[in-house]
Amino acid sequence: MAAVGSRAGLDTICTDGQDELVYMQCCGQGEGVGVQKKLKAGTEWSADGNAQQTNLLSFPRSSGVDLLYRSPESVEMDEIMAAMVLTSLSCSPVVQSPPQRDLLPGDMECCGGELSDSGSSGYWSWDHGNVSPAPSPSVTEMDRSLGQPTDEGLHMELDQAACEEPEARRCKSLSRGAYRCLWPGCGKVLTSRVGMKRHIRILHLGGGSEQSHREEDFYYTEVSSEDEETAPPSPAPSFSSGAWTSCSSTQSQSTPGPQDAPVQSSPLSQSAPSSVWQIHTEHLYQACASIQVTVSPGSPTFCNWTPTGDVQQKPQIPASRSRSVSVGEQWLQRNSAPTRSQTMSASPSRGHCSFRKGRGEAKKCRKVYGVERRDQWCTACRWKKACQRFPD
DNA sequence: CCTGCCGGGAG
DNA sequence: CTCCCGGCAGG
Repeated sequence: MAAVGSRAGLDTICTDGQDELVYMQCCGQGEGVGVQKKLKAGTEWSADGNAQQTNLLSFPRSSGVDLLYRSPESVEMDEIMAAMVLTSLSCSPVVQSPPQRDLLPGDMECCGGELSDSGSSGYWSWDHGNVSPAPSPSVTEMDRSLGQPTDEGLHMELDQAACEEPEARRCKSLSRGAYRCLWPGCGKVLTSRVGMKRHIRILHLGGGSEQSHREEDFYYTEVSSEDEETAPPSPAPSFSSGAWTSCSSTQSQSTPGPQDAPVQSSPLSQSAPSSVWQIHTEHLYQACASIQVTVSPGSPTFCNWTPTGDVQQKPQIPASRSRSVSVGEQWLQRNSAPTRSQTMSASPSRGHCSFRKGRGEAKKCRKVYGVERRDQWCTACRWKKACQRFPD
């Protein structure tokens, strides 16, 4: 899928700015058709008119500009961008405007989890979205073929939220901004990013070795007139979002506010930035370590078991491995513990997954395959961890 | 008993 | 990090 939206298609989008139809006609073959359908769907629902529309449209545009200007950069970046555009087009509508979702039958599985039964409890909803949707003995292959793309999409979104934003901003400022060298005592100002990079690389980093190639970013900053405020502010600090933070599906549509700029409603909170990959792939059983639902500022989308009332907003701290309150614990605290105090739940840093779930009724690998076919178990089961193939 | 899986250890 | 397993708890 990533390869579909290759350069040609995206460039077309860029040049035309907003009309995806152009792109569709350009690549009329094979995979393109599928994409075309998705894009069309995207236009349809986005045309149904709320604040989202502009956001949605502006997203591909900005990334498109990005592509245009950084022509000789890396091909894979282009492809990632393409994937992101497509992902956003195909995924977010489902999340944000449920009434329209029958328009995108294929996309249901993309964001599937939160629309399902998990709404009320929200306990393992996270799992549902990412593990194979329908437990069946044959999931071994299904997992790879069906589950994987789903994950891919999520990764993309995360990734995009993490790295695309500054990039886009930089690009934007290309048109009307400048770049100042932050090297001590330098302060040189250039108008092009490439020039600035070269300047830093050659003058300060001493030669253009490949290894220093990435470092230049640290040594310059953009100086622009109005950029900082006008640029879409929300997504950067919070990749949180309605659909996933919400345990009940109703609120995802009940927030028409302007704060919904995060077009990229990426599912997971920022507290799980890097470990997400791992969790998704094999060590799903560790998920409890990193789920920490965060709510975007001002957004009324709260889970019923909202974490201690104070909305966490660490902007960028990766905290990749840090253990926070497990969903299970929060759920427990909320539901059972009568002596739950604010202070106590406010400092759950010690929390680790001590909570032992009751036995689910789902058949686990051991039961399904039997001990003698242990090699067919999921890895978690083999390691006597919480089964990841048939989560409860 | 069996089963699921947490916690912790080995490599 | 991956892999394994003791031991606990629920059924």
